Amino acid sequence: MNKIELKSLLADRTLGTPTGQVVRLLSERGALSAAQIARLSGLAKSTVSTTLSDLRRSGVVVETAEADPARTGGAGRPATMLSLNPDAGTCVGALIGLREIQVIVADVSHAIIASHTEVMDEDYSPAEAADVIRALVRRAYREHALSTAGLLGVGVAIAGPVNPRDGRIQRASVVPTWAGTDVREVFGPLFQRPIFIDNESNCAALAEMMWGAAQGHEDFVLFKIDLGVGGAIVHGGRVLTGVAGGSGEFGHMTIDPTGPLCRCGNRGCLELTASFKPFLRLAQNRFRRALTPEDVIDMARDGDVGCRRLIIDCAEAAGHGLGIIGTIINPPLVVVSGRMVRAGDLLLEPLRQSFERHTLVKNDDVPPESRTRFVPGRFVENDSVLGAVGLVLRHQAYAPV
Amino acid sequence: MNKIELKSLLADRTLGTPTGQVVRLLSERGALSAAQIARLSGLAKSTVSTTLSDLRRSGVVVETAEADPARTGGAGRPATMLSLNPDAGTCVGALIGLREIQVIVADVSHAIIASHTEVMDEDYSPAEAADVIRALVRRAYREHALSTAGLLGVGVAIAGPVNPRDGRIQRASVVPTWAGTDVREVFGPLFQRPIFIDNESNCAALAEMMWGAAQGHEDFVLFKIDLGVGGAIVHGGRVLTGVAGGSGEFGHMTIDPTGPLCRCGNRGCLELTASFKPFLRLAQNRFRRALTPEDVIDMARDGDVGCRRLIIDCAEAAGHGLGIIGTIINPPLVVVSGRMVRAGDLLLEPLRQSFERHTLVKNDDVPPESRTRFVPGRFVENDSVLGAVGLVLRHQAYAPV
DNA sequence: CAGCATTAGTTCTATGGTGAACTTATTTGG
DNA sequence: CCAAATAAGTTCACCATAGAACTAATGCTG
Repeated sequence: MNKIELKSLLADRTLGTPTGQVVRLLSERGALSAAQIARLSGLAKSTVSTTLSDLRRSGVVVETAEADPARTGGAGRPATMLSLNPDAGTCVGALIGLREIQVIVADVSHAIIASHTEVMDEDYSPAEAADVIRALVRRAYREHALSTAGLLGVGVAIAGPVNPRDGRIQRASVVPTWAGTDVREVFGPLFQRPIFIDNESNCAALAEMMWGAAQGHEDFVLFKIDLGVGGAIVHGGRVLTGVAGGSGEFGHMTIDPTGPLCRCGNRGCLELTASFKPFLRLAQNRFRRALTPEDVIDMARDGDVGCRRLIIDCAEAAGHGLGIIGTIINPPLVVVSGRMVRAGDLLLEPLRQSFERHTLVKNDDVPPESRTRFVPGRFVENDSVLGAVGLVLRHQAYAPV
Repeated sequence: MNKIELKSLLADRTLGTPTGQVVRLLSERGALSAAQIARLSGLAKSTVSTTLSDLRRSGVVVETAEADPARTGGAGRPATMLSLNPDAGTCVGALIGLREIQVIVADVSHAIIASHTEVMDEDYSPAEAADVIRALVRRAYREHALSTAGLLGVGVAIAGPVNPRDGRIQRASVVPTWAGTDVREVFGPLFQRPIFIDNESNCAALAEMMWGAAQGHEDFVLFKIDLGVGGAIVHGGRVLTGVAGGSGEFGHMTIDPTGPLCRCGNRGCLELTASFKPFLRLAQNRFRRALTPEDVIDMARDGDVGCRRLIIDCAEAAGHGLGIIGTIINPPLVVVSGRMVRAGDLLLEPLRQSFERHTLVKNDDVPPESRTRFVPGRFVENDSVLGAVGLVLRHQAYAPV
């Protein structure tokens, strides 16, 4: 029998085979029992059994003490929980943000080993990014006494549309200096490992689906309210990319064709009213000092009517956009994320109301199971980097080096 | 060997098996050669070969004279074209429209055997619809001396959202008298055959995908400009239904939250400016006589500047809506359908321009293969009924009786 | 017109995955 | 405390599917 290697098991072509499916499930969900794997994958118990015995023999899969949270007590033989061998490999996730670069190192059993962030000057170049990422990754591996030999792959989340065909950054990108860049060319020499690239929001959706608020959901919409407004559409467990990687750009829906100019070159984009950029500007005018979104949210919590109104106005605008999404897609679930969700129900309640007012199918008109549910996202700061790790684990997205 | 029956082959559970796949491909695409089936399905040539010899022996599949349009001339052994045995069964497709009921009878090899339309009073009841459909189907079978014993299933397209869970018509439906109706209860006793139900626009998308302008495309958006504005989103070959069956309701995107009231109960819907309802009203004011959309299109063709402008205004409004869809979904293909496309480039050109102005990813910024293509739909009058037949052939959509 | 290139379709065999029947390990209840 | 109930996990025979090697039927080229 050939020795089974995790590296090749995470490769694209093995994804369809039972062995690939089992490894993928373990890498996505952490610890599982053989019975759970069979149920989740739809494979026969027997297939899972033989597959796992091979994987255990070659050391890719190990037993863990971790108990099954779904099955406490009850009759029957207790399950033996299995997970991927944490020593079998590590993944790097990187976020190329507008003003920051984040890097995390995670093992294949999901644990985050290290996490580093570096603030960047606006309009930094791909070369600068490569330097920073190299340094951050090196530091992370050194600090935790890890060997980079175990590196399975690198996932890159990027703030802007990525061409799903070739992994290049689109000219229409919101990161103008990166336009046309082939990310694999920049990072390939750094790692000599498969590199996976996707849009920041798509990665965030992947993170929420694999580990967060959308766990177990195959269909949902991620709606992110932060400095900008963005998101992603997930259908059948797959993130919609769009022909040009431009899907899910909720912030740039043309709300008012005669409205003010947006940085994207169009007029009256949703982002101009539904992000917290205008919101912060107004709050700073009112209090005559620099404020963070968190400051405004805190003041609103403490009862400041002005700050409350700003949040409500933002929710009203966002609800209009989400209402349109509801009318077009009618998703079962909307995961609301971005720093704005820290306002909690102060945001979510008026958002739901505004959505309800603007969307076609009203909640009262349909049975409860046909309603669009709203939940806050689980991750706020690091959703995209986490999703970048998810890219490696799922081996989605674009061609390896 | 068990006798192979087409009825059971079109059943859901056999869809995954090679035999099921082969039958499905033949039912969707009409005549194909064994080699084509292997290529399209991804199955091995050998598997297709053995499967087909079984199917031929049991009379489900027959040879046809029809030549392969894709392969004229060239070297190599000529293909023997196969199709489902037209005598093996018939399908009924029905459209429950706002003011009309359409019924077609088709054989499994795609040929339309009969087609009938009956104009109805507005707000007709389900019972009246059942009577009309029963009469139309009976007439069709009698006129063509067919036995209803060969009826494989009935597909119903309906003008309004259908709950994907149970096949019931939503209360939010645009057909108010039908709210809450379980279509299978109404038509089940009529036919004693599996009944499949879906929204009119979703059926239209299926028709364009199976036989029309979107053949071979797994991802596209159907945008229909008629009396109302509607459409459907297709991803990975599956039509998005939405939790409440409300997806693809492009006509009811809230364009102007303070605009005029729409029949749906919201304000400023796209339909109010982008359908040809307002358009006809203005043209009739201008010419002081009753006009059909075709009249206006003809006059525009003949050079009437007023009529041209009306078409351009409609395209402008529709382009705004499509631009939003482009920003959200970024589809590779938009199939524009509905009676409005009869205007041809008079509509499509300004529509493309308006789309380009309102959408995020501009055509000039991306390579040609990443652009959103616009094509007119192939079917105008009978897309939905055709799609209803498609429902039966694909055995999609909601639970049989 | 012979031989080669090209494409279609068939046959046979190795094998991977399934389902049924089995063993193993635990709780529950009389 | 033992048997029944329940669930996890294993073993093995069977069969559907893929792949390779084959035959068949056509056009092209010199």
